[in-house]
Amino acid sequence: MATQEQNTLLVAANKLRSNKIKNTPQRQVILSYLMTSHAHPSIEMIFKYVRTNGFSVSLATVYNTLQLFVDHNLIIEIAADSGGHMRYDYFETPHYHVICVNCNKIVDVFDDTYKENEKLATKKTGYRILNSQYEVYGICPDCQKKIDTKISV
Amino acid sequence: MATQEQNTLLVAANKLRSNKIKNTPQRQVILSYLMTSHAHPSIEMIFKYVRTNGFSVSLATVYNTLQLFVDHNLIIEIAADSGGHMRYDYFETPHYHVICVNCNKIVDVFDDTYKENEKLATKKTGYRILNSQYEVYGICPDCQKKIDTKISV
DNA sequence: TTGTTATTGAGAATTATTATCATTTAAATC
DNA sequence: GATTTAAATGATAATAATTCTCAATAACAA
Repeated sequence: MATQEQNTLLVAANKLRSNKIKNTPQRQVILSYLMTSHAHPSIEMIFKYVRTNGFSVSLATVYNTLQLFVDHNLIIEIAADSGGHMRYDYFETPHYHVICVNCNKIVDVFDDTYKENEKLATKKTGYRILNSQYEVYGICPDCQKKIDTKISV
Repeated sequence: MATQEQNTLLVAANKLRSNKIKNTPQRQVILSYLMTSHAHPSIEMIFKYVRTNGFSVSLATVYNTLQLFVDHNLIIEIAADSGGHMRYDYFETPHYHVICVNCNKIVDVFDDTYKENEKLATKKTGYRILNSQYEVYGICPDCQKKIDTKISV
């Protein structure tokens, strides 16, 4: 019987095939990680994940692979902290991100009404719209507690 | 009689004062540039602008100043290309950006309906919302022409 | 003014990203 | 299954971007 992990790898492999992307172990494991993780990982996190899960990979391959997936609209980049470090997220169901400016935790909100603005954007700019992204910045519940405690002391 | 340029510098100086930010020539000229330019400049462009307009500045100061302005919500960062290079924009009137994935040109759309999603974000996540940003990706009219021409030949 | 404190800037140090290219591998074809 | 071919991988070099350091300078409150 197949484990959960093996199943996810198969699903990722199918995804690659249906997008006509050559199927390598590195690509499979990176995609499956992005499909199942809710961590919105950074390049560094992805690199470490692949290595600690028994696959060989180089940093160059992680960069190349992520770029490839972005170009195929399989994943999106999120500008999470102000240093311009990118985080990555599998993007099938439209959703947006709420990002903590203190600890950089990212949570998903599965609501696609923000996408409706695309029509107006087309009309106003003449751009041929490909996709759009909405990001909300704030302070997560955990950090709110910490900050409030600090102030009251 | 004051020139337009001098006026903008004064407006920027007032903005700094009202935000309790110490008023230095570098900060004044960087803020005034962002207030009047529609170029959504990069770090590099800002650095060059300041130097070619008769002010001394170092790259370190540009980085520090932009970070300071972002922290004070005077300006926002825009992730324009997939390399994670940031562009900057004065942000007083809510608006969003439509970005060409081919040439990275950015245009503003002054419509704030996307901001309405913030309420739902609060309810769904418990985050204390500070601001939000909407970005639309597509192909600008100029690049559409170029691409269509290329295909038809 | 003067004193205090924050800012600036040149360059060093660090970190992130891209490029190179020999080796390996996927998968189409026989 | 073996062969072929084009593409992917990965170690490392090269480059670019960002942050750090700290002495000199400047802002501005008193």
